[in-house]
Amino acid sequence: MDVHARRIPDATVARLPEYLRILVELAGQRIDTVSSERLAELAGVNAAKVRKDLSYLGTYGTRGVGYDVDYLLFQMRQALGVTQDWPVVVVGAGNLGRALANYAGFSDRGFPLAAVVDADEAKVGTAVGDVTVRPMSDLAEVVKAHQPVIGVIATPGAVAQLVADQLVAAGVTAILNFAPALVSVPQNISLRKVDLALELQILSFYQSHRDPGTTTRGWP
Amino acid sequence: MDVHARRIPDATVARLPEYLRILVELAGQRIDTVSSERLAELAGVNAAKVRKDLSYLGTYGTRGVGYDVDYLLFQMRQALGVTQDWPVVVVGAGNLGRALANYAGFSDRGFPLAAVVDADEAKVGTAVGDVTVRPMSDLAEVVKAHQPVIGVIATPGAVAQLVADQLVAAGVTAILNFAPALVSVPQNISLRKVDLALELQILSFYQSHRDPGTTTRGWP
DNA sequence: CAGAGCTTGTGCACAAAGTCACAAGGCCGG
DNA sequence: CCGGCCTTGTGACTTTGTGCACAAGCTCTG
Repeated sequence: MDVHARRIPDATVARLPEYLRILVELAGQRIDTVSSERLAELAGVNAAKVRKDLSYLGTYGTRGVGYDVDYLLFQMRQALGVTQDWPVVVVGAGNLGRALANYAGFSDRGFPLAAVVDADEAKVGTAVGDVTVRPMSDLAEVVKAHQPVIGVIATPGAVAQLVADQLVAAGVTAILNFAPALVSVPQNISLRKVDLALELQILSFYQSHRDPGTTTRGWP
Repeated sequence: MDVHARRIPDATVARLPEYLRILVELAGQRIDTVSSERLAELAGVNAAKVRKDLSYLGTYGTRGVGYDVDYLLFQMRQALGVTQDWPVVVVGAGNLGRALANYAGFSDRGFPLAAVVDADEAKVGTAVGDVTVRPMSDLAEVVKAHQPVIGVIATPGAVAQLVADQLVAAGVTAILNFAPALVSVPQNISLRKVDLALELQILSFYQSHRDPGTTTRGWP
């Protein structure tokens, strides 16, 4: 396989996990071949886009036939780097942190929970699903034991930057931030942000601007 | 300026809530004026982009001075349609659903919890934070009582489409889907998707591809 | 009241992403 | 084993988003 793969566009990267999810589903249904058209339908995108996206991974399709589900699945996992599990450390044992820790969707898809840590002494020692909340001081140790680890920030926004710094110091190189705050990290650390209220506000925007005549908002 | 406001680009819409969050913070600190430069720094983007984004809302800045925080805050809320609260109905009282229902970040930012419903008889009647889980059959009633409502899908992927259909039938016009599945809704319904595992996979990709020399992952 | 000093608002050029349309090429039936 | 049928892979083009650079315009000082 050509190792020097073209750089994959960000927009494509963001879609790959979706394709992966669909391929897993198809494989589970014992479907062994899929066309870009079908894949596009399942992913809710354009067929040409699917083909272009997949072509960044290499030439894995067969003209006139489609893509071999198992083979594509393998290549996709390879590309995404999810051939092995990535343990996750959740920082913050509040409502969100506990939910994320319990959320089966993580471990099911290759992201087992390594630990939950919290700065609040009162929370340390309490149970969260299968694990017990550990003190922040255990962070470095946990990270070392499971490297490579993904850090998940589930704290109030005010301490998000502090937590991020501690994660980086502990050796975490990928961080998913759920706190509503901007955090900055060194260049070589991967960082993504998910802000739940922000998503609702985006919905609110489109709802308020959708076809002013039919809005349910402000009924007489 | 022109009342029939130009259509606001999607990329800009996605950034507005972030500006809103920052403006709220600034207002809380009794800061009454902010420059595009400062705002850009706080939002982690380019200053020119901030000015262009804000200019879509109208001409609210003062050259040589900057933007009046309170006034911009008001206009921003207006633009986003968050001048009033948007009640939220969470469907699914599993781990994720319960967490979202308890998550203070929603109600704090104008999205109070109207109800939690679940199809599982065993969960109906149990407490989730301040509310009690209600049966799916109450959905239409809840929606009618709080219109307009945002529906949040926090169920397994397998039933996401079914739930979406029920939400639409009950009169919900905006849906936030946390289930790992594609759901389709009529044109006039706003829909957004958040897939937590998907975010981790994106991180995994960038981690696997970041500067091969420094990867902690064991790549040959 | 003029001029210096900022900061906005925007035209323009460029980059990224998305779409279309079609040639290339594998598969199968006759 | 050849010709028709399919579906991929991709070049060309369109649309959307980004960033620079600078004129416009407000404020304050002398």
